[in-house]
Amino acid sequence: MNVPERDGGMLTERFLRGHNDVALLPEERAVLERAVSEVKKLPARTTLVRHGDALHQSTLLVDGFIRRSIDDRDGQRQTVAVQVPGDFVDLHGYPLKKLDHDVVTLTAVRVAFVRHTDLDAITREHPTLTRKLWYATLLDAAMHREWLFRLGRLDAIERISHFLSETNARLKAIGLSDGHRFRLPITQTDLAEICGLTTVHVNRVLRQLRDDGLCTFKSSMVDIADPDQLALRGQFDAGYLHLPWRDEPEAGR
Amino acid sequence: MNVPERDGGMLTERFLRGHNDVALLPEERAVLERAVSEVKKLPARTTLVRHGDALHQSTLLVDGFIRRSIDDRDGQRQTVAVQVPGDFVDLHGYPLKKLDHDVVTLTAVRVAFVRHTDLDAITREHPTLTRKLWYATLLDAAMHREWLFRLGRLDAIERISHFLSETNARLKAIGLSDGHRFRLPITQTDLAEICGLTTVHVNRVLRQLRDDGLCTFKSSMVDIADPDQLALRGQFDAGYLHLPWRDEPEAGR
DNA sequence: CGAACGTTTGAGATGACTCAAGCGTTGTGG
DNA sequence: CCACAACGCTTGAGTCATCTCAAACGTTCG
Repeated sequence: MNVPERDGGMLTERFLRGHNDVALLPEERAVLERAVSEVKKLPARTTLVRHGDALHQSTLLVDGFIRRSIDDRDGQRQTVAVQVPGDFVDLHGYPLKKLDHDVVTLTAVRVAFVRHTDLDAITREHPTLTRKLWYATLLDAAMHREWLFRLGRLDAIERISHFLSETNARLKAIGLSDGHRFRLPITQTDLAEICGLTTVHVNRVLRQLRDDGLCTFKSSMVDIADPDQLALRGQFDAGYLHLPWRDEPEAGR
Repeated sequence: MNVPERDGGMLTERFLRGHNDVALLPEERAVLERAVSEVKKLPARTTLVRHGDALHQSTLLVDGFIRRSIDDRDGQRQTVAVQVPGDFVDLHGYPLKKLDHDVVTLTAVRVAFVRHTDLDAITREHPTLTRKLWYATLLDAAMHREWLFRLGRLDAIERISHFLSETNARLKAIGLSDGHRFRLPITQTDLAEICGLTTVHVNRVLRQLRDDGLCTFKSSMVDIADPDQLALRGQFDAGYLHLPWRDEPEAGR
């Protein structure tokens, strides 16, 4: 195994950060760091994995944003997940051996690869670390379910409010949002593909959110005036993210 | 551990059936069977798990249908998964320790419970079986993603065609569909909650499917005249189910 | 400076929704 | 065994959220 370039800081630093009940032990983190076989920088809009490809490694996102998406036969696209730094992007591909969707960078990224053979060794030798990796994939699944709720039951303004609230919470957990403002370098078309809307309608909804004083989305920055208000608008309840704050279920949903 | 009643056949018989690459070895199946602490029959419309509950066991569905769903603050409901016999309904709750959704029987069911402490033992002592359990939860996640595509990008008639095609494929794998006809004892309201539509509209779409000669849904029986045609209508491609037939990715999506 | 890309706005079309009512089926208790 | 209540299915009429098509404008980058 070659020694990957590592410019400062640990690669896995943000992996499961904020998830206190499954925080990695120092030795587990060391095991994972050692399992990284390669580190790469890639430009925006690069396809990492195409659906159906046979996979032999999994990708940890160190910096930048990645989307996972499904295209229909007419080229319409539905994004099924947005990955932020610290996410193990295609760990699903380890037990499944192939993906049902594409993995594409939204921005320039830094990624770390872990070979499946090294994951095999981890599952043999480190049952608790294995359960934490499993947990990470199930967090993804929990987000999928919340997205299903979003697409199935919320209208356009609620969907966007919900997505921005979720992204704010996730980025806050890894130190990339102060709770009100964060960088999100994606286009309105990306937002449309996430929320199951057209670009035109996303544009109108963003104007309404601006007019209502709820939040602004301009030059890749999201500004949320009142996060609680926005969350209310989007029926967002952070429980499913399993983050430390506001984690007790309440009366409502 | 008490000896659970087992009226004929193995409880785990249908678990991962049809998933040849991860078929359970006889000894793994025995381990899983022995891990069952209790078997229960429950009537239709029984809530097994409420969102936020602390979980100490997971549920294997032996017979019947179960839904997993999220309710919004006005009581609107989005079903995020339908479980069929052989599914490990809330295995997600094992690493996560609580669920973000409700688990409710759609029909009368027979379920088998496995305590989390016994799953702990399995993860310690049986790494390959553990990976297969992990795999089972990731199949769920793959279905979640396909459902996201369905809700985000398909219109009403396509959504229902897609759902019925998916259900046909899943039931065929466990011997509950002959490829054209199967029992699906749910209401049009259930279908609406699955497809993100209203009951009224589901009714109209079902009539159109009938008029178009694609399929009928009457007295809990689904009859698909031409499965390929229906799949085409719903942009359904079984790849994401990881079943043995029609598993090669093709030119389209 | 021009091309490519992303954002914004308008006008008109439409798929799905809401509200409302009638009908069919099933199960239950008098 | 009939009557009625509860539930699910069906249909109609009118409304509305979102889409489609089209065009103009702003920004970035080579």
